Amino acid sequence: MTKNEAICDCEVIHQDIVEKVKKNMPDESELYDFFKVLGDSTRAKILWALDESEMCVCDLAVLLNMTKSAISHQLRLLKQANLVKYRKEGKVVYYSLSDDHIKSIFETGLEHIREK
Amino acid sequence: MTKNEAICDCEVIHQDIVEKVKKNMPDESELYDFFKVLGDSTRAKILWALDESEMCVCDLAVLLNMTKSAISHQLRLLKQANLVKYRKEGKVVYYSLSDDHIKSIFETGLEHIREK
DNA sequence: TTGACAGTTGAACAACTATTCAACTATAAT
DNA sequence: ATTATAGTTGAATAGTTGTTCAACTGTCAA
Repeated sequence: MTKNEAICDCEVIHQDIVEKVKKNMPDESELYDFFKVLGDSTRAKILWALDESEMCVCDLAVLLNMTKSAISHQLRLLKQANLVKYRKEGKVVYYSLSDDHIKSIFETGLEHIREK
Repeated sequence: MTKNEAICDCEVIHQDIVEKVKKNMPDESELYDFFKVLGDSTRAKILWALDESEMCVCDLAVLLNMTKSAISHQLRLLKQANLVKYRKEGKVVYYSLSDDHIKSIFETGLEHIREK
């Protein structure tokens, strides 16, 4: 058992396990960013809706009973995370999902909460 | 096109689509709570680690370079969300995943971020 | 060219939340 | 009994973030 040098306020109990897990831990901060984006219920609902159908900003605002501005702000984050894409048609901007991983993640999530 | 009664500041452009999507939207707030729990990187890392191996609070604190207190607070939230379970052995409390949905969600997430 | 509407954007605010700190319980060992 | 360590807990703090508000751009129609 060796004293830990840094912030941690305890001794290392299972050094071997910690080492093993540390090796296999992916340092991909993108992964955590990805789940952070899913972590807001407004964004989750938008993704859920877009999984059903392509929609414009107004449609989403009506559906979720929110302002266009609020929706637009969240769509920007979803765009940055490469979760949605868009196409313009005159004044109207149509958003849709950029890939289908989101659907399977939602489905696994539903399985989880229904198994109780 | 009918004016929307509530918060939304725009007219309904595609009434049919909004109606259709609204019908199919699950009102399961548990689902959004579930993703909210995953949305914090500390909790995501804890879950990732526990997917590798059962671990005690100290191990997790050393692994993530955080205090036992911080880890313990997050473990409480994961417990409430039924994502982890624990067993006591003397002074030591060992945590592990309560089901294996988390693993498949992480794997789908990794697929997503690697496809670019 | 003027008005109306879809959508975006930046700043400000309010609400939320992760971490810290200190005090505490419980178990084990000397 | 006393000391040491694992872990928990509640309150406080500090950082983060979702929404609002107002101003703006771009497109379409009269």
